[in-house]
Amino acid sequence: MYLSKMTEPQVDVEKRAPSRRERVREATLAEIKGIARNHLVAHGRAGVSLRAVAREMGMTAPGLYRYVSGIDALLVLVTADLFDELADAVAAADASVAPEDTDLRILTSLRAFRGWALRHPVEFAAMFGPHGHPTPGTDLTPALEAARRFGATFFVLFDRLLAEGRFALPDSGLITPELSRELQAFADTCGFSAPHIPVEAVMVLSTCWVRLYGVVCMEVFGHLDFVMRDMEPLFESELQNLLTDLGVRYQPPENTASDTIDTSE
Amino acid sequence: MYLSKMTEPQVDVEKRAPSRRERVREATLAEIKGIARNHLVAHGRAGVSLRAVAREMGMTAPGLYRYVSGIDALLVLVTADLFDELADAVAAADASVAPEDTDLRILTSLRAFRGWALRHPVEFAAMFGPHGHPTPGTDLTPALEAARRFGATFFVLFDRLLAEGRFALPDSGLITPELSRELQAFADTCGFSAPHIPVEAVMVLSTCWVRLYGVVCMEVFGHLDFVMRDMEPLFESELQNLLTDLGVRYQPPENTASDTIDTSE
DNA sequence: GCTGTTTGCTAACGGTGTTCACTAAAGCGT
DNA sequence: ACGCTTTAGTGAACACCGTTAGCAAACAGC
Repeated sequence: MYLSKMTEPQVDVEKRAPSRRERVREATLAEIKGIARNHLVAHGRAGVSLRAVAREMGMTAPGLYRYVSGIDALLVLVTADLFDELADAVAAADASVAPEDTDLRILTSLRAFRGWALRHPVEFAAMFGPHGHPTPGTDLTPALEAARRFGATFFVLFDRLLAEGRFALPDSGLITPELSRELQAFADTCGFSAPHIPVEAVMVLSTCWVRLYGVVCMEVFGHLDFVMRDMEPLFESELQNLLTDLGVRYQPPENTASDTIDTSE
Repeated sequence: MYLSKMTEPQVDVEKRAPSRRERVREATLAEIKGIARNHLVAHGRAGVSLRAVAREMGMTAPGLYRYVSGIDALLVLVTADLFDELADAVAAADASVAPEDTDLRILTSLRAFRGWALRHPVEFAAMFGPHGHPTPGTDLTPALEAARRFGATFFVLFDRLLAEGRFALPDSGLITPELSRELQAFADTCGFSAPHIPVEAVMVLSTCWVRLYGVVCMEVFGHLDFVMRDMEPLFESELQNLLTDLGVRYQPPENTASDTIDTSE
């Protein structure tokens, strides 16, 4: 295992005795985020309003300020939850196949990513779309940390792939010194750096991620809606290219219609 | 030239005598869109308000309803203008190199696309980002048509590439019948269909566009900001891969700093 | 039971999109 | 040049929104 430890939540301060008060507080905060999320999917990002959320839970808007520092902060918290949810969905799909079949695990995970995105387009947009002008004061760390946790989901698979020596590393001559520096920074920030992970591998990972991101974004944002009704063939084609470059065995999806296991909701 | 005619604006009804009244009307509409665009770049998409626009031009908000059917429609119009502007920028860059040097033209155009996107991130988000819940009644056709015009900018280059037989068409066995149908629909809608353009070529075009879209979106939306400061090396690397697949000669950018010619603004 | 903290409320300010009724002006036909 | 029609633009109003300030009730710990 090359990865530096990333999946340890209990490094925090001791959390003994949630102290009834904290418990109910946590509960209402969860309710707030839940309702906000419903409004998000129902009326879009702009349709989330503190007043509406408060109304729906029998409160008034100013009361919410005891839990959230503003509408922007609320959306950040919701986004963070979404990242966790997406990570869970991918992990669940990953866990649904034989653990030693790396090829199938990769394939399944990537399809699960797309599947979740298609089933939750508005949420996906909030997570991976442009971050409008984020009101300078807003604290983005919750979403960023959740995004990193999500990234880790793929990192461990990629790490496995790397350990199995599936793909040839690209010619290091193609990697300029500055690119190498950027890649190193990327790996460090994500906890994906380890003595035995060369920058060439990080390069491959970045490229693959960007390609996956591109095809899913294109599909979910609907920028080819007016031109192509079903983008699954194109996705599968791109997926095949991707996996081939990674030395992973591709196989067409089984279910012709909607695919990708998802236990949640 | 394989392309069906796409660049003829005068197919419309005869537009003799703009009739003073129509002229001033067009002028104020242009002013409205201009101010809205300024507010867009200054305060983000959510920062565009009819009242603010009206105020800035010495009017009241309801007056704008003589020109625009609502805030959403206004944003659609602005987006349409942006597509035209982007198309012009790319075309200008394309025209700045020797017309017969197809390789350099492609390279220059693609870099111009990224360059414009980086210089106009908010606008790019409005054009290529998620279309939030677009208020069912809104008419998107202006933006869609402008987007098609923009697409044509790249189509003619790709067409040239195809005519020169630069790249090997992918194995037609990889293209399932349904994918073929989708690709055909894509080509038809875009006016990119012609007797001598095989679906395999459309496939290549789509794939390339998705990859370009992915890397530029990733960069402009800033999803790797916290992890990678300068994404130019990654872009150039992906560009190199892309062009290699297309049989186009790659060469590193000349100016180390900001690049891509842009005569506008 | 008293005290300090937490929670939620009301009131208020300034901002928004949008509709409606209305005036004033510009254009046009004769 | 007159009158009529179309258009441009206004003001008031309604229903929302985010956010702040001040205040009352509920709660926790001593």
